[in-house]
Amino acid sequence: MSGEQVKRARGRPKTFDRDHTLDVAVDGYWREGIDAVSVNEICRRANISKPGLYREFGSEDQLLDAALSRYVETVLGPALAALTDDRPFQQTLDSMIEFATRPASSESPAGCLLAQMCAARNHLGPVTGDHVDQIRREQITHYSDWLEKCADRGEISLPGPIESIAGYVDAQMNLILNRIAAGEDPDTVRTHAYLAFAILKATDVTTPAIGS
Amino acid sequence: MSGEQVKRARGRPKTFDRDHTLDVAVDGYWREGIDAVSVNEICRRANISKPGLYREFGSEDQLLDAALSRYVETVLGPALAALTDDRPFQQTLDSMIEFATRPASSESPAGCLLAQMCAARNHLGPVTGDHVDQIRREQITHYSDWLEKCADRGEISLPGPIESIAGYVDAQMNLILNRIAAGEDPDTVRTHAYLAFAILKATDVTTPAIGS
DNA sequence: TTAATTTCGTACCGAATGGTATCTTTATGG
DNA sequence: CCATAAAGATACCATTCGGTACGAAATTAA
Repeated sequence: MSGEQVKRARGRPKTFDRDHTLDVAVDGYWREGIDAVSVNEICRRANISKPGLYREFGSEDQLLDAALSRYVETVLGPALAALTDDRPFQQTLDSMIEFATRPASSESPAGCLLAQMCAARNHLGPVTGDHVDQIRREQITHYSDWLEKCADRGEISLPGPIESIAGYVDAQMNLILNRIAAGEDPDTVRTHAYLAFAILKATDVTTPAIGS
Repeated sequence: MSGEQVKRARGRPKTFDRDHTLDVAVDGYWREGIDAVSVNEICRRANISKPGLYREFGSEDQLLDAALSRYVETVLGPALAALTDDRPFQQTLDSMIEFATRPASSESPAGCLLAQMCAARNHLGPVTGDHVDQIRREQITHYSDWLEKCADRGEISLPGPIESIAGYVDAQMNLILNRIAAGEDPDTVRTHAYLAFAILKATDVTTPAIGS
C-alpha cells in the first residue's frame, strides 16, 4: 500500500470538490458563453456554497483562469497534439478542420472556450486576460512549427514570413470555431475553411507584394 | 413658405431628443461593446430619464434595434456603397480593407457594430436578432452582386458557387472588423486580409488573362 | 377657468450580481 | 478535555440591472 497515509491537515477535512466545480464551470462557460454564466449559477449547478468557491479560487477572474487551465489540459492540448504527429499536411489539416467544425453534442459544446475568450478579450480580468495572451502565443508557435515542417517537406508553400502565416492560420481557426459556436452550418464553414487555407497549396505563387 | 405650421399635439410638448439618444447609444455599443453598456448608462450619458427612454423605445431590445438601424443608415450603408461603384476589383477591395482596418478614433470606434452583433448573435433579443439576420442576408447579396460583376469583367475567378464565395467574403470581412475592434495591429490584419482574398485572384485556373 | 391630454422625471420595484462576515462543524495536538 | 485550526454554510452586504407607478408640469380645447 502506498505510504500515501498523509498526515491530515490540522482542521476540518476538506470536502470541496475542485474537479467537479471546474467541470461545471468549463461546461457552462464553453456552452453558454462566459458572460452568460455567473458565479452564483456555477455554485448552484455544482452544488457548492459561494464562500467555498471563493475560498478555493479567490475571485471570478481566478475561477475563469482555473477553468481555462483545465480546458487547455483536457481539451485543447490533446487536440493540438495532432500538429506534432508529422503526418502529411493535408491529413493534419483535415483532422483539424473536422475537429473544429464539430457541432455541439451532449459531451462537448461547439466552438472553443479559448477562441471565445479571445473574442471577448476586452471583458476579461487581468489574470485570465494575461493567461489567454500567453496561451495564444504558444498556440501560434505550435502552428509555426507545424507549418515549418510541412514547408520543409515541400507539402505547402508559404506566401509570407512564417510568423505571419502562423498568425493567419490562428485567426482562421478562431473564425471557424466561433462561427460553429454561433450555430452556423458546419458544411458551409468547412467549405470556407478550405478556401482560406488554399493559399498554402498554391504552388504557382509569386505573390504580388501587397501593401507598403 | 413652410406650411409646416403643424397643429401641435394635444398635451405637453415633447422634449425627448431621439437623435441624440441614438447617437449616444450607437457610440457606446460600438465602442465598448453591447454587453458593456446598460440602459442606465445610456440614460446617464444622454442626460435623459429612464422612463423617457422606455416611452420612446419600449425595451432594451428595441433600443438596440433602433441603434442598429441608425448605424446602418449612417455608417454601414455609405460604406457599402463602394461595392456598387463599378470600379476595378482591386480598387474596391483596397478601399474596403482600408476602411475595415481603420483603428479607433475620436470620431468613430474601431470595428463594426453589426459585426459585433453577429458575433454575439445568441445574446440578442428577438427584435434585434431578426434584424441582424436580415441585414446580414442583404449584405451577402451586395457582396454577391459585386463579385458577379467583377467575375463578368474577368477581374477575378470564383473558386466555387457565387453564394458561397459571397458568404466567404462576408465572414472574412467580419473577422477583419472584429480583430481590429479587439485592438490587433492593423498592418497584421491587413496582411492577413489580402491573404484571405488572394483566392479570388488565383489566375492559375486557366483564367483568361485580363487585358494581356 | 376648467377639463382633457400628453410628456416629464423622481422614486421606486424585485431580481441578480460579485463578494464577505460570521457562526457552526469537524478535525488534530497537547 | 480543552485549545487551535481549518473548512462548512447561512445570511447578509452594497450595487447594478431592466423596468414601472405615479404625480407634477405643460400644453390645447371648450
